[in-house]
Amino acid sequence: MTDEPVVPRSRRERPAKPPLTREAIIGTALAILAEEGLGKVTMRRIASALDTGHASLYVYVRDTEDLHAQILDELLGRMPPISRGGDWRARMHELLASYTRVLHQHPEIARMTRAGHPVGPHYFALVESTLELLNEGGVGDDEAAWGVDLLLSAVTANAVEHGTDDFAGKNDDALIATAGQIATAGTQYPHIARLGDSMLSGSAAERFEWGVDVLLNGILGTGRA
Amino acid sequence: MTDEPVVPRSRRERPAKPPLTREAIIGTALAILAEEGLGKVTMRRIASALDTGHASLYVYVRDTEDLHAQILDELLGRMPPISRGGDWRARMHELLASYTRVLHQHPEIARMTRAGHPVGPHYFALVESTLELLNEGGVGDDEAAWGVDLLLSAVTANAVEHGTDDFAGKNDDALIATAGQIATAGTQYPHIARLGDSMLSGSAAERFEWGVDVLLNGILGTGRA
DNA sequence: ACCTGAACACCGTTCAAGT
DNA sequence: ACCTGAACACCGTTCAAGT
Repeated sequence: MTDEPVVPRSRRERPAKPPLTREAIIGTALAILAEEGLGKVTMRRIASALDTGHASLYVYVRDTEDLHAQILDELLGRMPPISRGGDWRARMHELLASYTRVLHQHPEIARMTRAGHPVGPHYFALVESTLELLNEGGVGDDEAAWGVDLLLSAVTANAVEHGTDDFAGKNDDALIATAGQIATAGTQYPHIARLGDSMLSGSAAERFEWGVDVLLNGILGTGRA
Repeated sequence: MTDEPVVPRSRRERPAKPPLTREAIIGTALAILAEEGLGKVTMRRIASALDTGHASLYVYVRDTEDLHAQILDELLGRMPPISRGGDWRARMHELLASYTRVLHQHPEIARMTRAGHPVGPHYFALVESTLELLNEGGVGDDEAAWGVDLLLSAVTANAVEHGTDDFAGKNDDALIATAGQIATAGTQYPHIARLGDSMLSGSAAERFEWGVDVLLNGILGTGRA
């Protein structure tokens, strides 16, 4: 009812409508992603949050796939820089844990990470850091070249799979359902029945550490033909 | 113009409208998936192919996510049984290559494999087979229990990543774009610049074989704390 | 060059009413 | 119990017209 139209504000104080830029679009998309999930990150939703028409976005973004790719790379840009000094293996664990943390915070976007080969500048930086550490660890060039892909793919898959269960990693519905199936496995799936408890054991962190060591040991111990 | 209304056909010969069942729905979904891609596998599209109303599908399928999960498990059911006899490692390669082949044929559905923990009966069978082979290979129970997840996740990620480039695996657009970026990497990303060629080298099959061996060697050589 | 509104061709899901 | 049509609340993308 009471609108405040009369007093004009200095334009520095409150710009009525910020300019439409790629940065504004991605920033808004990230905010919506964090608050409402990927399902709401649509052209129309972003445009309305920016108080513009949805067709206007196509000046800065080719299509929905491009939008998602840009969001993902922006997210990777938020990774802290790799720490200097210390054991290469420890630093590799640190780097990959940091990458995992980013993906964990946005499980839905992580799912599409490997769709059309992510090629943003920030993903490139992650590849470079991984190669640097493999080199420090004495991994041969050939093995490092193929290993970086294996390592990052496995870590991505792991992050997608375990969603946001940060440390406990035990009490989500899916896991309970799985446990139920395992209990029922009985004679039809003897190995699952026998190892079921062990399959579900351990914290997310423990499993992650072990997985990275498996990859690193495997890469160190398996020459390329 | 010339319709053929008069002669009544025996109902066995040509049932005008097959009964709506879960099987019919999934079968139709698979046909659309194969011919038109996941983007066209919608409730409305399936219903119209089955000559029924789209709301009718909800009797057999909870929602779109459930539909996708059922499609995926059906696809896994098409995997040939694991061959008996022979080296466990060779048979593991065979099993995982077979799994990869299924995912390669449907790259879009593969992308969502690990979304909400696939728990269909056919995925369970795949887990069981993998555990069986790890056991044959002398992998400890604890390592096998965690390793099966690592192995299947990595293979899934690999399949998603490399889409349908069956054997050549060299001449898709994304790879060319990547190669272009690598060439430009220069001093900013020295390791990428140095190893770029090697990163893109090898056939899909060679990379797959090496990756599986890395995992197996790593699992064999890395004890759980 | 950028922005806009309108139009086109779709979606998933729910629900009251039928059989 | 299953099927249906209609309704609701959305989508992405294109394009002619404006500025």
